[in-house]
Amino acid sequence: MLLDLHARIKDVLRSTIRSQWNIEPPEITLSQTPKIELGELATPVSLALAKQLQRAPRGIAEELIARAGKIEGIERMEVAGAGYINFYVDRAATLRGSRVRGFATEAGKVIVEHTNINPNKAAHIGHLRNAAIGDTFVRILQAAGRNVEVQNYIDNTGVQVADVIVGLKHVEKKTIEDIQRIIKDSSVKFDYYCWDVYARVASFYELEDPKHTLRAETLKEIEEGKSETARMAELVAMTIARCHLRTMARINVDYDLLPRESDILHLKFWDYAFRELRQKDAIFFESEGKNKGCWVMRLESEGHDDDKIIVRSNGTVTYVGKDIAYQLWKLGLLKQDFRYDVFEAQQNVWVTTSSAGTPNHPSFGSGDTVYNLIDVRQSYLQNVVRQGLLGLGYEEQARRSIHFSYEVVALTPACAEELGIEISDEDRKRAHIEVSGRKGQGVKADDLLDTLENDAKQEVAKRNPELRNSEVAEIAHRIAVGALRYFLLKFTRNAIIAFDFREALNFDGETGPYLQYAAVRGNNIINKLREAEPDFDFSRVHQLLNDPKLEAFLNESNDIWELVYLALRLDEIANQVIMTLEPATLAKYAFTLAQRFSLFYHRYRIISEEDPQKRLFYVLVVDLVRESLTKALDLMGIEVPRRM
RNA sequence: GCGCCCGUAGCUCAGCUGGAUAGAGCACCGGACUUCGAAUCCGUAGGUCGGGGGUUCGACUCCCUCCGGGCGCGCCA
Repeated sequence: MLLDLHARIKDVLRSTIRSQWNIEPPEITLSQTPKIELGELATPVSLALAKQLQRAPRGIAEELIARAGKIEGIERMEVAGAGYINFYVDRAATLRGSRVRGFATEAGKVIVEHTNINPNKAAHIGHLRNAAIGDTFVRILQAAGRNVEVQNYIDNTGVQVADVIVGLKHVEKKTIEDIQRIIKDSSVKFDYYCWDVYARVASFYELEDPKHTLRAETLKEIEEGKSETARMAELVAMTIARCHLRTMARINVDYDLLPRESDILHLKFWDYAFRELRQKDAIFFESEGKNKGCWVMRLESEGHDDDKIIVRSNGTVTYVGKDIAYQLWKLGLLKQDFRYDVFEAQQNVWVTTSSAGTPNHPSFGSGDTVYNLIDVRQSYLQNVVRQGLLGLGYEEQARRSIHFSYEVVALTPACAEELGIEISDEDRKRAHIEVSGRKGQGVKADDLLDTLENDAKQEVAKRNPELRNSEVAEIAHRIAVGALRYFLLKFTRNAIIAFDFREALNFDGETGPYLQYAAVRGNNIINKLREAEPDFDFSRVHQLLNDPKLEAFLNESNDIWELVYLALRLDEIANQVIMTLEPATLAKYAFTLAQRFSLFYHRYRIISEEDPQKRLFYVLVVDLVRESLTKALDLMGIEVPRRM
């Protein structure tokens, strides 16, 4: 593995620097060379040492090379430029070594919490970004051998659910029986129906209930459970949660557990957290001032203006309070557990419950590291939760409870207008505008997926007139998912995505289908070869790995080696994603790999190559690259179609 | 007011913990299908990295400051 090679190089350099000059070595960085002709890896460490040693960097580099001796996997080292040390790897050995897979598995359970959509209306593109990033991160952690648990928190007792219930009861005048009928009606998408109801509630409040007393009453009823309103909320929230899971399943996202806020309330998780917070003086009771009667948390800054209310004067707990209790449970610091039931047997999804539950359930919670995928607008609240953990004295756990933040998906002004949203002249000049889900604005996830699938179907049918409809649909589905997931992943986390249909529906250039196309081509070559020569012995391709000729082939051309070397870097890139929490790195890597492969594809004839040994070598290259590309796509939740 | 983020080619974005000549895609223009499939490939053009200071052998990257833009700061989540 390349990561092992990196570690070896750093070790040797460190010990050489120590023994040679008797100093503590600086942080050693390895970077890619600008051109493969200059070797594969480089370090500017001599430049860093130059000042300390009062010597010219090139001289230091020469001395380091002379004293370092032989490094396993490195063929030679050279001084270059201002004083870089360039490493030329032993190409054949590196390739052979890469066949031995497996990370040094880090012990400890990782919990990734993502998606977390309020269960009161259909999912939109912003939710898709959250799920795509979260699920990709999960896949990478799993590939790295980590024990991962995926949680999708269901805020079924929050204000947003209360609002849609107000809409159903007081605007639409629906009873629980009416709602049951609507849910059963297969011509109605229930999450879409609620999307519209929710949009109507805003104006209802404005006209009929400006003080939101109905909201407060409804919220209280929902929190207490038992009542007809509570049962209606339960029905609505869980039905919509089911819709969300179905939407996410379309883009290959799934979960292990759905923790529900109602269970945090009913099982009294908060009571324990509250006791702890009071005992350790992490929160204070306010007996005067604007926060009179509340329990508040004092944040870093001096005055009381920044105090955050945790328990309201009427005794109810804010979201932050409930989240602190939930975080404690996730970190295994709460002396209580949920009860559990199977939610979807087929996909093996579990849900928390306050009733008896199922005795033989897997063990949930108690993560050593917890990642919370929440958009950047909630940084302030996440920080309050963190302060809560610190206030309880859990410094180490606070460090391992990580806010994995990302920017939102906005719309381009043009896109907003296409959707019929009225925008001002000022907005029209902006790069992007955030639209209000409360007003029913935005792009629904299922609508976008439907559009993508239809577009893809047309393209597939056009190119493959002989395919049956069911096959066209299957391929189009994979292409749609590829286009969507790649589109959501290629932007770095803190870039705001200005959504635009033209760009999102594009299948050319830096897109998911481009990557899929490259993989399909690789597969086609192998398939064609099987077809043309049924008795072609593929074991000979892998035997080539141990053939002395391999070295000659790899050294013969830098362009092929560059492609092979890039394919070998997947593990290194995956590791980088884990360290930096930046899945876009993987997306960019996969794109570059596909690009290089396409170039190779055009430059070399594989099946018609006349030299039989060279042909074997080319087949080996194709096999290596398609394996790496397919794996990279899989880590992004993208499947390779049979053909395109 | 305080805090966080952003400003790189016409547009949308990369640029790893400071390192070698700042890179892609789209759009534009010009080429390549009788070949393993052109959802592809090749080429041309396009940048005072928002401005100004500073640190450094070296700054798109770090610090300060200014300008422009976004977001957050609720007894909502």
